[in-house]
Amino acid sequence: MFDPLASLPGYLLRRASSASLAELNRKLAEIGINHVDASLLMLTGANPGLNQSEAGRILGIQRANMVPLVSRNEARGLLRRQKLDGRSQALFLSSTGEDILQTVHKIADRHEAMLIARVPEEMRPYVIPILRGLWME
Amino acid sequence: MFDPLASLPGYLLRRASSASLAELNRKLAEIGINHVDASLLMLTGANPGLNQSEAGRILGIQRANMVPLVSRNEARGLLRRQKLDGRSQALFLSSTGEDILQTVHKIADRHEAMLIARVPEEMRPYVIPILRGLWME
DNA sequence: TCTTCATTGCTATAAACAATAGCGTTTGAT
DNA sequence: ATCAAACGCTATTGTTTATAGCAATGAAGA
Repeated sequence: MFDPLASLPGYLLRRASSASLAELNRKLAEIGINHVDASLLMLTGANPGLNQSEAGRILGIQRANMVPLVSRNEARGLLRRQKLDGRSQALFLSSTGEDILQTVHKIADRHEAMLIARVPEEMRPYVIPILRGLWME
Repeated sequence: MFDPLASLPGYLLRRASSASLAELNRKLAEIGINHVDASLLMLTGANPGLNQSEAGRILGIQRANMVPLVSRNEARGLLRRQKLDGRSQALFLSSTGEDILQTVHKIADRHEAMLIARVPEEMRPYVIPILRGLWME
């Protein structure tokens, strides 16, 4: 059985991404969140007070889809919205959000370490540059 | 604005994958198919007569989800099912399926070339090995 | 100042995809 | 002959993403 797709970077990218994502979500499920929640928490943790659509722009999530995302993390008590001016609002982590973020970082670090470990050592320095290159926007 | 995600291989993988996929689907839309259809056509073209669940196993698609996939490509006249024994069926490309596959290959080649072009030349030999490594199953 | 245009957050909806459970039939091994 | 596994399928659900439109606000130019 010959798999002609196994030598296509685009296809490998997709399969690798979906496998890695599934694995990460299994780990994050232990604290009741998914990878999108995690990315929002990390971004907010690094940039307290950024506004909602900025966050969406950076994360590649549309305004409309940011609403339920922020809402559910606010409802969980992890995130706080604060009116910035009449139309925009800033995002902050709550204190439990800060705590959860520590756990998220632990999980993410473990995940990333597991990922990178699958790459032959001499190629590891190229992983990030290559993925950044492939990520066109 | 600091993006703490930009140095995480797992995150880069996801963003790169989704960007590349969106781009590929834009190109494939011109011939009325998507990337999943394309992968099935390529696989069938390379392995005429493989059966439906084998195909699903290789492509990472579950039996239940193979049904509408094969059905719609059969309805388009690209694919043919042939009873193999009482329970399984073999997949073949029709002659128009073969024709379409040529176009698919052209599009895919163009796409892959565009992808690889974004990687610094000296790193290109590592792209496939790295992605294969990252793709754990 | 007044007017115009872009931005923000939101609702509602649709479309696409993947995952689960279960069914009838068939095959193959014991 | 029996029984477990495999196949294709249906039906359903959940998840995610995309699209369109809206009211309110802010910013910039005439």
